[in-house]
Amino acid sequence: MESGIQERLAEFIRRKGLRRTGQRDFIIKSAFSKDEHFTAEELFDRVRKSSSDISRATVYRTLALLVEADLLREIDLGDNQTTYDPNFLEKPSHNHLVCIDCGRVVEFEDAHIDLLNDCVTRRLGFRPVRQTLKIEASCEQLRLNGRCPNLIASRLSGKRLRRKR
Amino acid sequence: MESGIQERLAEFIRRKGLRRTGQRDFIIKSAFSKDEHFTAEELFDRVRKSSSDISRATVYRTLALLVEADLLREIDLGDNQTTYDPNFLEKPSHNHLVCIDCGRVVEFEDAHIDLLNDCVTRRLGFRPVRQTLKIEASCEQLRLNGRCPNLIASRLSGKRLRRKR
DNA sequence: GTTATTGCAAATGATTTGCACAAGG
DNA sequence: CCTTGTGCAAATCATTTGCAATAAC
Repeated sequence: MESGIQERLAEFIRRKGLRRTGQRDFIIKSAFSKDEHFTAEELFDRVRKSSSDISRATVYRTLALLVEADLLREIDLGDNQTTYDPNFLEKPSHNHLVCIDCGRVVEFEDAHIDLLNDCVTRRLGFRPVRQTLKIEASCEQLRLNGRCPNLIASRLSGKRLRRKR
Repeated sequence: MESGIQERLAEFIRRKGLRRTGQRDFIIKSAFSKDEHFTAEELFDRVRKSSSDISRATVYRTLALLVEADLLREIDLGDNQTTYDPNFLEKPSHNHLVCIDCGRVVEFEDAHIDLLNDCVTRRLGFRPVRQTLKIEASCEQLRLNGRCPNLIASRLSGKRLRRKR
């Protein structure tokens, strides 16, 4: 886990008159233990597996807190649950490409995109705050070679692809 | 309502071996009667007000059909319900700017954005299919003048701003 | 000691679904 | 006819919430 997080949250908690608890620390540690996206339920499972008896409600409530503190960001991957992205601290303005064949999610940054969108925003008479770009695309590999390593991998691993329910 | 829609849906229905019904016609007419975004429930209300006894389930099912036929597009405005956008036929690749002050949604097109995103997609080894850009921004008017006509309007009209529940 | 936090289970709210009946082709 | 579509009410499913018990500070 990146070092600054507990501190940043501590600061946020102090500022809002909240309290630091064991549950919150544990959930935060779990949330930032990998750079993978996760849903609330997935995080709840992860927390549970680490032999902890933290409740589902507390996981949801802590996630809301982290989002408010801007340590975690909600993203929409097109299934019907909120996905959380722990990588905005490292890459404050990255975007997502979702492969419609294999479901793989690729994160990327691009200064040109940011700049262009900012310009457009100002031209429309607004002050830019945040932008969310999701690109849906299909595998060149699958199209050209008839197979996509990631598609196969996701089949083997049994990982569900993020599709509509 | 734009003229091509019933035809395009008819074609879709034929191709999939489905049936044309009075309910579907009526729902489609309602959906495309304005260029405003709407939720399933809002459309259901609209349909109901036109003195029709079409059921909620049929509205949901027809919406799914229209999305599949690519006549309607689902967008995510950050509240917890799916919003439908009827304007993609006219502007096949427009984007959305949402004002975080007043909730106003502005649609805009920009060829540069499209092109740049396509380039990035290819550079990442994918073939572009669709892109969704949502810009969150704040009112210059509110910041400079201390008031935003739209914010006031939305208060007066009692329209709920699209915020998290 | 106060006040915020937690766990539990029940509530919510949008969306979906099973089923019996109705209607398109 | 044969199959797809509809209405209804019940079911889902992620997420939220009321409340009594606990734990920060």
